[in-house]
Amino acid sequence: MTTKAELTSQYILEIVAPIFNKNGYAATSLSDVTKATGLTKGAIYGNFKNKEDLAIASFVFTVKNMLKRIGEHLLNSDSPIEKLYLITDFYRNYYDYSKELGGCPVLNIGVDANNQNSLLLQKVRQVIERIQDQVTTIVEEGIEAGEISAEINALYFARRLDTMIQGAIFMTYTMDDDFYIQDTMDLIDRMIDNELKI
Amino acid sequence: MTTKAELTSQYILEIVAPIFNKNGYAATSLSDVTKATGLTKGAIYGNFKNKEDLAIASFVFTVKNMLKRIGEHLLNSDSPIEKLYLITDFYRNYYDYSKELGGCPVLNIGVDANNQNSLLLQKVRQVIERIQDQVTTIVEEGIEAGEISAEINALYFARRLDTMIQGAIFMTYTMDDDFYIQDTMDLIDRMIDNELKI
DNA sequence: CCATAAATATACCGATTGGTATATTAAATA
DNA sequence: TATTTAATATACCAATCGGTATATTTATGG
Repeated sequence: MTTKAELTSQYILEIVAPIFNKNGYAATSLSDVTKATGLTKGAIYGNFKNKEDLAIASFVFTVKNMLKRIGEHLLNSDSPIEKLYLITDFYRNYYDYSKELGGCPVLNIGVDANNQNSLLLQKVRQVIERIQDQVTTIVEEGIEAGEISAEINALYFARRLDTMIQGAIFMTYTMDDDFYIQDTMDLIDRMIDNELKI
Repeated sequence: MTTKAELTSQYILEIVAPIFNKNGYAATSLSDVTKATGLTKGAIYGNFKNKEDLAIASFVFTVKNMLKRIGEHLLNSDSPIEKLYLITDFYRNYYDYSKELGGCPVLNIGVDANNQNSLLLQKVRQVIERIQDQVTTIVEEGIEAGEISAEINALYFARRLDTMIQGAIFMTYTMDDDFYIQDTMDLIDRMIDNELKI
């Protein structure tokens, strides 16, 4: 059964996670939190140990949303190579989608936590490694299935994919121009065509 | 002649710019500033209008350092195509170098200022556009000189270069792993070899 | 060397910070 | 419905925030 506190915790995260994601840790105050939720400090501190705990829970909350969404999108095909195309396809809509979350959590919190909050930074690294692991697995399955050239280093490709996508997200957000994401996805698609596909 | 205040302003920026770059605007307090410089608020506010003014001056200071350094590196060749290789060559040492500045100012302040400080964000955009303009010009000169294929869209290439480099910087800093920068520079070099070079 | 101006230090302001102890209210159980 | 417990609100804390007015020191030009 779900207690009232669990519902409240969930409600707080829904409201607060985009704020932390947008503003960063230091720029988000507890009065921002209470104002946005309409709750008092009593309710916040009853459900979260402290500000840091709330920030970490917020990051995890946002990432879960994101990973769930991309996971669902990848169900649209069983073919590994098609799954790679589905990844770029997913990110073609990422600017609009991620705006609802307050931006890309990996980029925002990754930069924000660097040199600031080692616990948060640790969480970001875990997420990045997890994403790269999943892409690596897809490529390896593609090689086994004979869809992808066996000469491809799956992990290296996963890292490159991730690096290019993060760069595109940063540029699109900073310049407020979706061109960067669209063009980068075109480029990645061509890389898959020319270098991976058998 | 250089007044004492000008020397002090310069001194403050040297000390404070890396702090703002590392921590971001909100996470840098005036007591951080006075503590690091050994000066008092009187000296700080005598030389800078307010915290925002100091943050902007800090960003400009860091970027000037960076652009000067890369500009000097590009003097090592007159050939446009060689200048492109010199860009990747410069970024191969970027992790160590930029650490002294407190990180990549474009990445850090770009993310930090998004949804926070529109004046700072404006400055970041100007820097990005300026860098892209310079790369665009190099490519166009390469085309004119017959070193680079005329089919290349110079601006698009400049944007791609920038996007990939920023992604690599983000990944290298977040994962504390220079692999991402080195691998991305390899990739860009290959792109120049295969797609630009005649 | 003195008068003036420039530069920096000091002391203070109200507002806000994250956090807590306690009072109050809402929910669950018997 | 009475009692207990869970959940939230209130009121407060010392510390720190960015900023300013004024006092003091340092540099400069006559």
